[in-house]
Amino acid sequence: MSDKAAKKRQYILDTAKTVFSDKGFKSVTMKDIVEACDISRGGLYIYFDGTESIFEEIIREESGNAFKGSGKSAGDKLAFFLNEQKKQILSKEKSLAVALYEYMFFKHENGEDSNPATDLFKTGVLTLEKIISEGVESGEFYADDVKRAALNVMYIIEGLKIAAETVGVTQEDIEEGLIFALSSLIADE
Amino acid sequence: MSDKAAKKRQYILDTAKTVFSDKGFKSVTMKDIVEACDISRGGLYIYFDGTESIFEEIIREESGNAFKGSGKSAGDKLAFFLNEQKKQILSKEKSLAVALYEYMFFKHENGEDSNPATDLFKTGVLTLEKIISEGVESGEFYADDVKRAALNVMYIIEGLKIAAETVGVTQEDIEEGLIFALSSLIADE
Amino acid sequence: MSDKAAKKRQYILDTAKTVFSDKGFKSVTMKDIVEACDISRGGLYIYFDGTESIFEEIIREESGNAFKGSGKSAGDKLAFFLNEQKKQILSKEKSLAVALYEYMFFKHENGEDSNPATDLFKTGVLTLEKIISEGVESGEFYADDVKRAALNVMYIIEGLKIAAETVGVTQEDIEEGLIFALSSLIADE
Amino acid sequence: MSDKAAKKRQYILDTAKTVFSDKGFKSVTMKDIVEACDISRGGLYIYFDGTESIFEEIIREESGNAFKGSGKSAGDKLAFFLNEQKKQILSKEKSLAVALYEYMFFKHENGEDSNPATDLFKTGVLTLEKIISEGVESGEFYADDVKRAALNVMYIIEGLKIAAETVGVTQEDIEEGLIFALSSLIADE
DNA sequence: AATGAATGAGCCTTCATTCAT
DNA sequence: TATGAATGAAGGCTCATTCAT
Repeated sequence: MSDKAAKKRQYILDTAKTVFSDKGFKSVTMKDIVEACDISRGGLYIYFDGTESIFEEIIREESGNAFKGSGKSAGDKLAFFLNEQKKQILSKEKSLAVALYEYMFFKHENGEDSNPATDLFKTGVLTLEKIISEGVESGEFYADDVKRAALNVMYIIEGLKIAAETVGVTQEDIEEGLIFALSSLIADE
Repeated sequence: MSDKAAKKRQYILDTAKTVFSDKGFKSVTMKDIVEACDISRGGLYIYFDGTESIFEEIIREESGNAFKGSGKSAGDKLAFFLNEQKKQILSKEKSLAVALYEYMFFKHENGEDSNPATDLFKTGVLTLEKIISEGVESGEFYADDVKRAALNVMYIIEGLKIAAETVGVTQEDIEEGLIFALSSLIADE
Repeated sequence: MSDKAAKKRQYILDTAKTVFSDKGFKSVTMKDIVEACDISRGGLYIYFDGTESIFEEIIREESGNAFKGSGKSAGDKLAFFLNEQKKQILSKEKSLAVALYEYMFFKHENGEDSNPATDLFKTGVLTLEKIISEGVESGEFYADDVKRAALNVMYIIEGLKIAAETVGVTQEDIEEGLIFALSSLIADE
Repeated sequence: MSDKAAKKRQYILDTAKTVFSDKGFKSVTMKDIVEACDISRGGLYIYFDGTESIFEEIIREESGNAFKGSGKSAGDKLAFFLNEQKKQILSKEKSLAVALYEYMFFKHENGEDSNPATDLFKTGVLTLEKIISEGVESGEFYADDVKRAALNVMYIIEGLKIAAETVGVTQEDIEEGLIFALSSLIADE
């Protein structure tokens, strides 16, 4: 039973994720999710309170999957990290990016600056920090202030992401942007 | 008469701007604006079709004011430009940034990648291009590809803006981010 | 002044007539008429109370023009009368027919069975009566009960009119219908 | 469940029918129906899209009931048919006639000449055709062109109906009108 | 657990009508 | 006379949320 329930819960989350990918965060209604899942209105409320809690759970899940490192040298790891970002930005299937931003705006307006979505950002920065500091130790990278370097790289990534969802970006835009992000880590050595 | 009407129209735009600053784009209703302006429901429709057109007019106005250059050397101009961005990002009074992003998401989802808000982005890039190429000519800056350099700087600015509206940024974050943006223009000299 | 006013009044009536022809009676708003006439909202109220009184005045005018006899023998007159009806029914330019029916429904619902529009019907019947009784006297027509004969012809005309505005009629439908209407007047002699 | 829903749906249709009978088609609002049914605004939308679809369903139902033949000879059948029409026209309880006309005007204006209401007219003509051709075969009626004869009878009926809803008719008007309609079928034998 | 009917609030939009100028 | 801004009522539609079954 509880097993069956867990499966249904997961099914709802998976289905809802596509809805949020399609429509962002704000315009998704419980009705949208009910229809996408083909369950009853009341049924959805058994598992979730509202769109906000559904979305938060989706993000928490995402966080688990994100930034799975790979590679031996710090350089490899960074290349992998950036390549993942690139793939995500270019991905034809709509991503959760818009929904994430909308959700964060929503929370930020209400003064809540810590939430599952900001955690995702912070995790990204931490991941970068680790990679960079590893690279600095191994002599692959140069950085005065690792934290700062990680943040700066992240700003570019965010800038690219937001541009992708608003003005549009080409593959070249992304590649050149990421090279630029890297440049400071290797150029000034 | 028409003069009075123009004043009222402007009053509505000014008032609506504060509403959009407070609530973003998507959650602003005609009712919100009606109440903020203390006019009747029908009265607002005399001047505007809906929130979208009101917002677009606000953005067009904003565009006029944005990026007013100043300074003699290219370096001065760039410093001024970046400082303006910094002030905007730090500004305590809520800015239109969130509303702008939400509006652009909305348009982007509908496949409309050219709108008053993306124009604002593009104008920013063009302004940067002009300043940078001027600096390159005068020897103040170094840049292989001016267009690319301008875009990269813009990505950082956007990254900072979005971070400011989601995870929050400190003044130092902004300053260091902007210095990073500049670094490529001056480092390789 | 009063002359100028009369002209404007007439201009409004003429313009409004096209509006009623296009949209019927019920869905015409004061706004529609204001826009068609290109005058101010307030301006229209100087001359008329509302759509109802405008329409009634138009109908009264119509009544004056309708059923202008012509022809020497009763047969000629009847032929002319029926031909006018035929032309009206076939007329590509939308007629007032729908507006008239809607107006009459509206009045009938309110228990007012005498109004400018029903007068038009009654005038039609009277005209027919006159023609038929003239024909009976001259031996051209045969009719037991002139009033009844006139009414019956009128029912067919109304039936054709309403069919024209609902299910559609062909020119042949009209011609055969009118011949049928005539048949009783000449066949049984 | 679905059974209960079907009952409610039917209840709404029945109640709405009285509303349309009272007020015609155009001036009936969803609010009117909501109030007549004593349900909530949203509740009505569970079952129907808008007044148009409610009305269309009512008409489709009506169509099922209409023109149920009866009688042995063609003459009997025709007498029955015409008597039904007469009863309908005379009926004290307001009929759907006005609503039907308004609905057809509305559709006709939009170029849609085929709809549940025009079907009702066409079914009437077909029914008449069948009866008449049966009568012609049995020698009870005379008709050169059965289709035409049926149409002509229908025009008179429509003329009587519309007169009943506008200028008013007496029982005698109807009877004499229907006799007139019949006359051509039997006079020339 | 699950269903889906029901409610009611909330926003949208259009007009008739008034009124200061 | 004439203008057109302003108001407020009216009707449309959609949803979050509840609840009897």
